Amino acid sequence: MKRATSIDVARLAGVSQSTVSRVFTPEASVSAETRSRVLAAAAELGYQPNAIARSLSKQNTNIIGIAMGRITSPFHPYVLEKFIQHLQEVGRQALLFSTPPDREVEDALELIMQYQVDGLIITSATISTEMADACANLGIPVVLFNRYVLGARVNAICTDNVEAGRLVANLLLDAGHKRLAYVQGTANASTNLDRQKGFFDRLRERGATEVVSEPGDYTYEAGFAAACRLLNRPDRPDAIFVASDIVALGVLDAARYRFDLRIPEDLSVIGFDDIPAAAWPSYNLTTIRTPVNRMIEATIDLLLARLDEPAANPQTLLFPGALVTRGSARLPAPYQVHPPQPTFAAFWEEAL
Amino acid sequence: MKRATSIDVARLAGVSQSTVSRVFTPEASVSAETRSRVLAAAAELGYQPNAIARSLSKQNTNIIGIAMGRITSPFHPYVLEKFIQHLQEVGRQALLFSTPPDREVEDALELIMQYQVDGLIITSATISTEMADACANLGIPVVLFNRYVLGARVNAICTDNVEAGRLVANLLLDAGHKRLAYVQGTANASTNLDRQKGFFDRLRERGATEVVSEPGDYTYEAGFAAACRLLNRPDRPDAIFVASDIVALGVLDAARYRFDLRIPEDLSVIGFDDIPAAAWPSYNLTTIRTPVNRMIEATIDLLLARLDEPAANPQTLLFPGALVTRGSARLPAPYQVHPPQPTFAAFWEEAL
DNA sequence: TTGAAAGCGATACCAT
DNA sequence: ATGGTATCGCTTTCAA
Repeated sequence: MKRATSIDVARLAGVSQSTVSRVFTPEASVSAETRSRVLAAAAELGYQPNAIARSLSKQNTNIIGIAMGRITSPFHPYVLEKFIQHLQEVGRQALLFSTPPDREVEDALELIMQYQVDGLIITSATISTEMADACANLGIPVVLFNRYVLGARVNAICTDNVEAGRLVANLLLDAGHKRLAYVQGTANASTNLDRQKGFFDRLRERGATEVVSEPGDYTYEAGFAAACRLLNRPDRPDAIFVASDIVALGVLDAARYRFDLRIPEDLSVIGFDDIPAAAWPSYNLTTIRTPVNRMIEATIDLLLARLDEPAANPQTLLFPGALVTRGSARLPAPYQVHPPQPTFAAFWEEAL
Repeated sequence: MKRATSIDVARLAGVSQSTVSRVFTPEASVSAETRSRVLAAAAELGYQPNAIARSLSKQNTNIIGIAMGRITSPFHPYVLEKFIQHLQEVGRQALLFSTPPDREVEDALELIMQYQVDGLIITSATISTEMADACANLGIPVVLFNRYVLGARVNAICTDNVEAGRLVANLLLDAGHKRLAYVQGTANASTNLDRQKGFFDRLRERGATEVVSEPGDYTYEAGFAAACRLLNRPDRPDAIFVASDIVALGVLDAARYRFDLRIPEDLSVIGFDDIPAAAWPSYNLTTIRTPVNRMIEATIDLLLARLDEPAANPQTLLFPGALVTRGSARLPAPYQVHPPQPTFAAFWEEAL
């Protein structure tokens, strides 16, 4: 039992195939009478226009490719869901590609192109400059999310990681911490490098010398392990800036359950992202919140704009992070008196 | 600058367009000499076969639709990532649809069909019998993940939620708990209903009368709120079975930080899923682990099998859950002596 | 092994 | 407003 085509519908309704096509084209001119006859025939046959054939003839697919590294990283699912919902709202579909950390986005790219996606969103922390340029040369609009590439002609929406790193440095120094450490995320991720750079730059500018950087990864386990190494040192740090919240949770659990440290009396911990779990009473993590929702919307807006005008100049938008004061870090007085921060994940939907 | 087509390549290589097509068809017969000439021309023009055109003429797209309700639910991202990776391995792409809880899968279905997906995976806890039947009648293979529909002719891969609920009932009664409660997930989700049914059925069979069911949702916040209501009752429960781990984390935090209860001395809590956070020392949650990886593979296998033979009889596979003993529940001695359960998320990759 | 030509199921331009 | 027809880029018979 094959699926009905516009020809079948045309035959049944006693009209031409072109007319059937018009009925299913929003702004085409068809008489009310013909339209209803065609729709009746279509309903009877269970006809649905074939999007593949339409794509071929219209030369656009309404499909947006999304290349995402590690969907399981915290807050990636949230971003993905929002992307999809927004795209669906504007009549676009999402072809999703997962790019495992070991393989580059490049492998998937060929495939993505074969499917003639109208545009591409790349959410993968590790992407090379050459890759970015290659994307730009594809002739289809590409927007990088949470990643920017200096010097490359690509559209990008990103948090101002460097500035956020500097902010944390100031905070921890102002509060009188002496032995500072940074726990890394995935080594070559730009988010990780930028946060560390801002943090260390500012520490150096203010003359701090006792700073260590501990290798990690964007996982809870890596945070736990890194904290164990760090807290075993003779010159144990009294403050740790962690590349992301999920990693910071691991750091907190290690500090509390392996080293019996009190937070924040013995150790201050600051994370990055403000994932829902950061607000849970078990963690109560002070962190840097990024305006995810605004960034997501900006990504979609920018992509849609470039869909209309592919030749427009590439644009990079940096969004500032904001401190969310909770209980995991001793901070200078002016910060501590800030209004209490929302608890739980309600803000994922609202406050951002 | 338009993209090169097979005609462009043919012209440059001095062969027919058919020949170019053959070069890009795995088992076609082309002389080595011609092939290399064509490949050279293709490379020069940056030619990539147009998958849309191929789909139209081959009458299959190699695209699998995935309809997922709430991508942000715990362990959905994990499932999604695995699906995509497996599909990519067998040369299939994933067109992803998000089905918000308020809207039914049905809305998306029409769209999915228009894109001529070869098959469909539905991971949405709420789906009606009619819907399931409608899917079956589409003529394209459909596999339900983590959901089955009694009486409908559809393929489904699911945990044996009823049996798991009965297991938990036995456990808690054997340990001598007296006042038992169930904290629900999303009200009309089959996973939720089945877990509750198994739990309550078995409790009744063994003569337990003091059982309450507290409305909830598959979120941390809902668990926190439900626990607050439950623990405020004069006949406060001494054991709670929670519809899923993420909800259970909320229950634990409420019990500890709002009611100052000791876990498991004052209250036993058992969850469901064994998400990574369940193993974190802050929660140390006793739970029911489902063999996710095996279920994912079964889903893909079943789908691929039905792709070959769409007419084969629908199949429903139930996978048993297994108890993971950690510290959040007082359990009868035989259970407590079990070997210590793996810590952290390593098992997500291995043990399943 | 290779080339010519007929689809695949729509869209869109051109007549009427 | 409607019908006829070329077209999109590929696959796949059928001949050569």
